[in-house]
Amino acid sequence: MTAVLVIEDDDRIRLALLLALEEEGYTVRGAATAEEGLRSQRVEPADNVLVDLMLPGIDGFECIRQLRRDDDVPIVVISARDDTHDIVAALEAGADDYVVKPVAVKELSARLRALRRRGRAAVAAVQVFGDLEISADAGEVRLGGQLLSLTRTEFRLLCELADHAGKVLSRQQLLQRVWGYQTGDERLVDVHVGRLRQKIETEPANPRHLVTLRGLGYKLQR
Amino acid sequence: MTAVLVIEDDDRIRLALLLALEEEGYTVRGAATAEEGLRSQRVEPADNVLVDLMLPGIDGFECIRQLRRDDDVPIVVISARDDTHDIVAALEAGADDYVVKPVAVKELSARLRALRRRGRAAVAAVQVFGDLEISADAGEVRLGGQLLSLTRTEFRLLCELADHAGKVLSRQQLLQRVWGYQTGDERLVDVHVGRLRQKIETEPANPRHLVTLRGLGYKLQR
DNA sequence: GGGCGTATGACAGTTGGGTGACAAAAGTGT
DNA sequence: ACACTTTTGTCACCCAACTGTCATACGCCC
Repeated sequence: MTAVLVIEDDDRIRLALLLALEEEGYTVRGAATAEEGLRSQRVEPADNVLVDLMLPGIDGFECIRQLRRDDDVPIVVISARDDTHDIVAALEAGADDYVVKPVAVKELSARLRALRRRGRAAVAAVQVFGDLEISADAGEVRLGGQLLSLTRTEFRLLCELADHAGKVLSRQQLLQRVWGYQTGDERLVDVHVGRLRQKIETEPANPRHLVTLRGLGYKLQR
Repeated sequence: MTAVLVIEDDDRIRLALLLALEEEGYTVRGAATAEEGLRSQRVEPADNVLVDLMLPGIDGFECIRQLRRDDDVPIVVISARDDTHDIVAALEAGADDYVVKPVAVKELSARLRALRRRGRAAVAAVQVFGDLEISADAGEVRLGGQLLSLTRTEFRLLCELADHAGKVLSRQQLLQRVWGYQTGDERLVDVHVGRLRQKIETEPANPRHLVTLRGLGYKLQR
């Protein structure tokens, strides 16, 4: 069962949303202010949070920031008008998606589903690949619980690959994203991948996570 | 003949893209600003539009919105880094797909084709042909859930066929699209189709997916 | 059955990628 | 500023995997 928290000050809209979401099969709870919403989320975290941007007291942006500080819950913004500035700012504050009022519940529901499916995994605090754990924020990587010491380049490379878990990244793409080179010797990537493998693979000769796709590039998989 | 409009402010990138697309058989036109691009599209609409997100003056998002207002043309976003926010925002603004720089022209071309065929529906990550699953992003192909290991050529060949599911492709066309050869020995295609069949068909002798049309070419079917 | 188009196995040349060595560069502490 | 350590990028070499060609075998269609 999926729980949704709706933070919205307008009673009518909040109630309408809660009823509609309940109808869709969600467990719902509501909050009329950011403070109330944050408290609610701290006490009993929901799986999705909907936040109106225009709130009395602590506003929506700050609310998003605080929610995001504690938690990786998917946040969907409800915005009054579709003002690009507001939306960009909200996404920058850490929101994952937004809908514009008046809210079509079917659409909202679809987005919640999509968000949950897509998951915030890509930007989650700790990414897990079997016995490999990467916590980008803390700058730590563990293999079977054992803390590894990676160089900066290795770490960036790993993060880049982890951010695209399961997708192939070409040497070209890695050169650009990790090194910022527009052009350069692709063999550089090979060497660093090799070094990274020595550290993150229990058996570097046949890697289980950081795999090569001949002619395509590299991929990090679970 | 398919016309593509590229709206990108960086001269080098724009020119490179235009040349590459021309090479692929598209009619191309370029624009360095959103204004110029919008005007061009109004005067002489292209069949696909590529838009960079970072543009001087009117930015990419606004440009997409305005393009979408007048027209149903498929829009592909070119984004510098793959920042989830940017991409979500671009898709919200009305883009249909996106590619991340540095752009692999083959990939781009495939997406354009796919977009045109599917007509503005998002490009599926995984294509399914009965018990055969192709995930281009992950560089993975599965037969009955079992992961196959294809060579680069086999993979490209398969993708090319999959992008034209159900349509016959002549050896000539395949030579050109997969190998980039303007001319060459068509037997080469046979050999690789054969090798591919050994891997993707449960019964290579009478193929169910990758079928030969005597005198015409090959076809991948569901 | 004959002829043409297609499948396939073998082979040699080529390519792509892993790796260790090394020098330059960056970082660190005194 | 200096000496020392760590990290980074380049290079050369090697091997496994892949590619393209060819010869031969097969099978469809008239």
